[in-house]
Amino acid sequence: MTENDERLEQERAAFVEKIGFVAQTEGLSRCAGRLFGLLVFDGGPISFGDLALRLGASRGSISTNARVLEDRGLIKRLRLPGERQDYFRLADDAYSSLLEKARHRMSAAREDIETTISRLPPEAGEIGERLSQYARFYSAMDDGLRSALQSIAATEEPQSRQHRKTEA
Amino acid sequence: MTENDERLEQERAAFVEKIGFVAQTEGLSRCAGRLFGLLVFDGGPISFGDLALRLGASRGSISTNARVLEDRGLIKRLRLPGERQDYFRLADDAYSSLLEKARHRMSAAREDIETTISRLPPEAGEIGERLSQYARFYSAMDDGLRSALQSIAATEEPQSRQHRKTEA
DNA sequence: CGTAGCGTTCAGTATATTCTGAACGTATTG
DNA sequence: CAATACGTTCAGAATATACTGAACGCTACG
Repeated sequence: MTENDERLEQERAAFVEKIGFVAQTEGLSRCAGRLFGLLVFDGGPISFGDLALRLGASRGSISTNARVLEDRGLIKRLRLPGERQDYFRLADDAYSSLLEKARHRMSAAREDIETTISRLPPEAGEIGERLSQYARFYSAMDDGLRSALQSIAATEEPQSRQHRKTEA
Repeated sequence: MTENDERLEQERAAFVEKIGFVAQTEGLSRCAGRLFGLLVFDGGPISFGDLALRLGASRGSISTNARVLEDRGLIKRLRLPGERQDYFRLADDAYSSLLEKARHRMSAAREDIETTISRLPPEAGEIGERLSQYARFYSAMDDGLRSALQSIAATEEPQSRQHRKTEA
């Protein structure tokens, strides 16, 4: 039993670090990734103070990074009536939010490129061709992520979706 | 005519900077992004020296970043018989390479998570559930990117694909 | 209404990343 | 074979990014 707990502790630590590393791919800081990783692993509400303690980070870092994750819709902040501390848990639709964010980046890039195309002088045919191909790339990414989003949304929060805005 | 050239010059500069910025999303340095942007815009072979000149970067930077882009399959290096300098052009399958790279990251993340799951002690049911959902997210991303890849590969290098390995 | 616990903010520090420029090896030219 | 032009490499400088810790404001409790 204690042996299992030790094992669990070890895997949790490894996982947290791993996600901390992967997070940099998503444009998050290492600390934000570790925070997210801990909440993926343990799920349930964890208090602000516990986060600082268990991640070995300053309260300033926790504050900043928790807000970033909150703003991106990856975690939820709970302010319980009887409790002084804030609590955090994984958002029900965390992965949908990640995908929506990624899609938005793709769309923005595509639009940027198309704006450039529209500003080209008329004789720049080849350039327009190449830029169009580049725009098509982002378009394809966007489409691909849309289907990923559908696939994930089906498995996330199977109960209902209407709480999303009113919950906070 | 000169007016158009000026316009073109201006749009090129803006585009190069924009891609330099976007590149950080793909895990590239700003300089690599600008280099890529210039080659997307102008396409045709540009010499090593011209790149340094037109991007206002040191030859050391060009060397390092061109190699990175080359290794990722985004650009091609041409060593012309009569020429002292190396030349670079956009790779025919640049966008496919980008997508393959992205897919690989997704697969790797998914496998990492599944490794963690397999190491969990038996009683950690909830944790396994949450990690599985996270793995499913990367799986969906991978699938989405696969369909994007198919879509893009159809428009890229319509002639043939068999030169890819033997060309260099 | 004072006090204590909490989250936020920001200036300063630490760290990681990127760029530069000079030294070097190589190959091509005359 | 000497000279030149080129690309690479790496130590150091410059820059960007992340983290810390203390000061602050706010709220809830006694």
